[in-house]
Amino acid sequence: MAAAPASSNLQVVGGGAKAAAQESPCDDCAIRETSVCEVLDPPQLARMRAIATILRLEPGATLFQESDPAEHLCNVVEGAVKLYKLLPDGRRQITGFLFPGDFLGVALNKSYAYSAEAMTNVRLCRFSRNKLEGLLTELPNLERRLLEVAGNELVAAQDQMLLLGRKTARERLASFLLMVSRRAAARGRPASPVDLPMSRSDIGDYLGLTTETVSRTFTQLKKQGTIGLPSQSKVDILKRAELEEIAEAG
Amino acid sequence: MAAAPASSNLQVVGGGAKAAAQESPCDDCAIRETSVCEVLDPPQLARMRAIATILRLEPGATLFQESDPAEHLCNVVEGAVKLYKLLPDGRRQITGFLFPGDFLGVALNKSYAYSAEAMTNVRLCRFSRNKLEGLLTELPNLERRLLEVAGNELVAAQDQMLLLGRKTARERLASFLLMVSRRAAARGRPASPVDLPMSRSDIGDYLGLTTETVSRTFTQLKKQGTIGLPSQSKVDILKRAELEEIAEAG
DNA sequence: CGGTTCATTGATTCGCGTCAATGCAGGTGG
DNA sequence: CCACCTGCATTGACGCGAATCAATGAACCG
Repeated sequence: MAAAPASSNLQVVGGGAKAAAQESPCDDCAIRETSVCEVLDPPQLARMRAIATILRLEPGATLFQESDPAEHLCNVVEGAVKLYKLLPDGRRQITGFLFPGDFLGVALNKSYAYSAEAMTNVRLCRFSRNKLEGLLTELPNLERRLLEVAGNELVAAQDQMLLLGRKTARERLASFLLMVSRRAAARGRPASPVDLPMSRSDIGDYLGLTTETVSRTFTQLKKQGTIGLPSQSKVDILKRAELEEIAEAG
Repeated sequence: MAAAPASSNLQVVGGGAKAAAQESPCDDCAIRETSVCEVLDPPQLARMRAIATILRLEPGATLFQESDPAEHLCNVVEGAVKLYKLLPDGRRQITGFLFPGDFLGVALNKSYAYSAEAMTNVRLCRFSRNKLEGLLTELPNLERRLLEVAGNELVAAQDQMLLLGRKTARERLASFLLMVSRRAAARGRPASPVDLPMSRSDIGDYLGLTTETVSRTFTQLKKQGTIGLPSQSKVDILKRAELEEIAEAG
């Protein structure tokens, strides 16, 4: 870990607007065109930047825990984050994975409905909820954009309910691989081979399966030639049409 | 069904503002205090009413199908509606139940992400999406309220993912009964006995289970004295604390 | 009062979970 | 540079919870 010796998991590199402007001026922000910021004109963007702080996290670092007061919202600039809920006995459901350009906390609720943890080195652009809510009133296009993002998340959540409630293990994994591939493509990265920054057990907890079942199902799809597994964290989508067929029915 | 004899499943009783004002003037609307309308002051409410149409549906009537262009949004005024998604082979996942005061279509997407069907006689207050989106710009408090509602739905969706991905049949049914009870109470109705307007198979498709499993689990909870089943569609919550314990862990 | 629809109950099956062992890659220190 | 350790992935044997298949029962309706 080059930059700063880890004193805590949550390191603020610089503080406030100045640091943000220094470290990541919006001008050459890699995710500007895909994040919520895309709807802002230059003066509006300046106002967003003024309340933003850049944050770096190491793999495994916790951003916040379920039921913590929701003080911050963020844009993921780089890296990958997982969101999850726990039952008292430790069972876990991962409710989402965030990649660069994704927005964390659209719900605008008083407290977080899930915990969030960095899966890789992560760079975030963070806003205080209060300040952002204040800005919303003055930037109606941003508010409209948040509503749009919330709508997209709702649609994704409903797809996930269908997956969790009614799909088989094969169908779940196929759907998952296609989702990751599509989202990679949306960020301008190759749709295949797909990079999986999460462990098998994370995938299981996202799909409502066990590690073992995920692993077995990977092997099965590989044996039938639908996918290739060049490494543990890479998946070649060899027959996309077949994968889509599996994802949608049997 | 006093007002109009049923000629089709989808009956518009009167058209436009006048009819709406006649049949259900917002002044004595039963759900005004709990629906999205609660944030509107009288002049704003008048503008909402001006774009509203009252609609009545019979049990089993389809409001719209998944992937239809999303032309309308509605408030449920009376009755109960189910939302669901289908897989090509007919497997179904119910993604939500709507009761009076609930808003249908917060997502504001171009097309519906699910089908919607009336479970009982239903009264709706319907808005054209275009007109409502136009109004949003002029009623920022309404837009903020929609964002809030969308946030609540996201939280509920995440809870449902935890349920579908990680809970046992017992835990699912317990969670379901508590949810219905809580929502009834929020509308000022008794928290017990709870009224279930949906069939066992609807409950199954909501919880990711079969009819048979739902039925067996009802019987089991009844045998152990946690609930009572005075009729098919009524559930007495005899030991709420016990039900809550079951819902949250084992 | 017979027919239809839905809920319940029972017998059996099966997909996935559980438990357990082995394999494999990356990191560390001798 | 290699032996070892550690954490993760894979594979196998077995069991269980819920699905499936099938029959019966209960409520509603014309």
